[in-house]
Amino acid sequence: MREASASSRPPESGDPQGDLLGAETRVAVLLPLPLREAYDYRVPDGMTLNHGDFVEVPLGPRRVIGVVWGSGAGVVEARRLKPVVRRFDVPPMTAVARRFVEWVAAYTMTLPGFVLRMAVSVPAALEPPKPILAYLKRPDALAPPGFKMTDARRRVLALLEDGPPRMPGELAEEAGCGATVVRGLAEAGLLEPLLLPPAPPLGRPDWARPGPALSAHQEAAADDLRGRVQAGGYSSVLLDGVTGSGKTEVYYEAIAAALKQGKQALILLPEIALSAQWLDRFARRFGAAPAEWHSELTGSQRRDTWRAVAKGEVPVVVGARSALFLPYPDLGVIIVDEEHDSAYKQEEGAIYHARDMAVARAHLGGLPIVLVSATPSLETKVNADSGRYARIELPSRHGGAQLPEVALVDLRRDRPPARHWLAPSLRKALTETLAGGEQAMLFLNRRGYAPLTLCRACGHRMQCPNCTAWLVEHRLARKLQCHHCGLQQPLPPACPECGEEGTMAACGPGVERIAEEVAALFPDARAAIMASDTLSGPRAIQEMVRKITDHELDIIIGTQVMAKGHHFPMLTLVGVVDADLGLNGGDLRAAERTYQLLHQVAGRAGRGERPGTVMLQTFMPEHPVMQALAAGDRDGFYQLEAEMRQDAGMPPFGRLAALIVSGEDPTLVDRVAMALGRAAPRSETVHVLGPAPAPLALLRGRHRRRLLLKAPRATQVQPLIAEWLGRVEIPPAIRVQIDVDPYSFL
DNA sequence: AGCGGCTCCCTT
DNA sequence: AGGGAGCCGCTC
Repeated sequence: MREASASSRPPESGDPQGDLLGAETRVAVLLPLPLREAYDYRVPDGMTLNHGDFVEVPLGPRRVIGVVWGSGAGVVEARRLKPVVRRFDVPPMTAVARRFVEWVAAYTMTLPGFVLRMAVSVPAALEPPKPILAYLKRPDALAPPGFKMTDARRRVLALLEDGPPRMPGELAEEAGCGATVVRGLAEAGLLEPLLLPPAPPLGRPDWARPGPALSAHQEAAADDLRGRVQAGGYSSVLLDGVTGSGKTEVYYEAIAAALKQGKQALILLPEIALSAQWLDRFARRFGAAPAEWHSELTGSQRRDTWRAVAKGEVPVVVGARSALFLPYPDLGVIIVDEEHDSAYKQEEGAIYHARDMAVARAHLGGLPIVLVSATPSLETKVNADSGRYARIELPSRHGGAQLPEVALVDLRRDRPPARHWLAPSLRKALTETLAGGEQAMLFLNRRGYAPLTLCRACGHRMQCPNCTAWLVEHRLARKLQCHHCGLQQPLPPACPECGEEGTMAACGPGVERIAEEVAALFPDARAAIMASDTLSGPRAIQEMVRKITDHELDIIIGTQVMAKGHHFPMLTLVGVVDADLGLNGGDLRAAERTYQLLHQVAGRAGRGERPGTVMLQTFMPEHPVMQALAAGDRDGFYQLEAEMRQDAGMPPFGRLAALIVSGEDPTLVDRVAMALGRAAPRSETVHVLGPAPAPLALLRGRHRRRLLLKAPRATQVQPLIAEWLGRVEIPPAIRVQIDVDPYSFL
């Protein structure tokens, strides 16, 4: 990622005096739409506007929300300008937040308005919050004639005899009646309606609460971070330590330091929705929950949170990548936990990597950022090695627990029976673990029952009509499903190609199929599947985590949702069903990702007092990734991987950018892709590969071709690409997406 | 993005 | 003539 320039900035709260627009009669307003530039509007008499103000403006026949971006550019003549309709009563977007929007747009080569859309994702939050309707009993009220006093109605009134006013929903629930009963009483004039001020913000995390006792290493690390937060100014640190080394407690101290200064803290997590344990832990440390920001929030939670953040009422936000774009008045520190996680890469719409954008945000805002991982990305590792990032290492495992032993299961010799997937040695280990009253986890990063269904008679394979992908059988749901576009269809009773009946056969395992094998092998064991599609939201995950912690389950079969930072004291065996998955993809980062994932899974075992074992089933035990895992040789792995990337001129030693050309007409897509290929910039150091079919050559009915630009590390690829695209005419039916620093190649 | 306005082609 | 589907181009 490109580095910005200055290393320290003024605090971002409030704009300097010079930012006031004063008597200006026209302003440039950036709209959260894919428009090429900000539009000018007239400031009506009696309205004063500042940079960053949220406003409503007319656009054609409709009204849209926008942000005052600067003084009017003056291209459109004054008499044609439409007036700003109104200014919203929320704090303006800070100068830093605005520069961040522009920086992200320039870096990712998306239109600024499109990036702005992420920052004004909740238009409803701009309106004043609606007061909440609650009811009291009206003491002197008499029932109107003909009003029948039923039991339910009496219960509601009795409830209100004592106690505070309550919302209609609460009343109905407490009285055990429907909403109509409450409404009936209100209509009859027996209840006193009351407008309460909107919900108060969440409790305030208390930085002064004493934290847990820290080890000497932790204390030194915490001290370093506290110092950075107190000093202010940009700096980036890799907080590096094995699973269980107590990294979380350490970065909590950085949060505490920010709160102490009256600033906000942002913690990015790859899958916040899946992390009830993280929230509990935070609440135990600080006595109050942080605000959450992720895709599973309801509309009203989203509105309240956005508004509270904007007003400076939220000291701590924990969120997924989109939390970067919330309107923080004065951010004091950013933490990116599990910084290596590929979930930080946004692959649709504006394509960006949240970790890299977080570094840019810290830079622009002049504040420290802490990247946290037990298995850093090679990018971050190299930045720390070169001194561009500081590094804090937490070497020992906190609390004295042992790192698990990692054993390789050579599937070429230690073969599972036909149509089964667990090797004899893994079966034996499972038997012993269960006999010892301990828990086991089987890990397979593949949802469903079988990844491929084919006809034994004619060899026909069930494929998604819209994507280059097999349909995955989900036996529990009795469906075939495409994991890329979401297409679902029933299992065909006969082969759709040759018409033979009863010939469709499942090929290969998914978690459901492993669960079937486990049930046959250990009929008395309590087993459950844990995958993103069998768990419907954070509550289901929390419940599953509780069941595991309370030892209500003996074997858990799961995908990577369960590889996230949970702590299971009774878990002593982790079996990785297919450790080779991810090494075969021909993907630049396949080895790195596999290493990180397996390391993380390995971290699940033996976190209590009992030491754990991890068994990796593989067909290539001699592969450096497997060898490094088995030997616990982290540095050896990184060094091998770094050498390979350096030799190939690949990131982080070179730069990549991908152009994805897509459209419904494959001929046209090819023609445009070829034209782009011919017009490609080429030099001694800059190369363009392709066009080639993108790894998913057909996705959601769109044909995709990819061109890959490869350049030396110091190259500014954006101007190069802009010029390149300017040389080729792109018909409207064709979309060209730009992916600067592509991460996965799928 | 989202809307009006346009064309084109089918119905009647 | 009427009208709906699909594409184009504009919005300060």
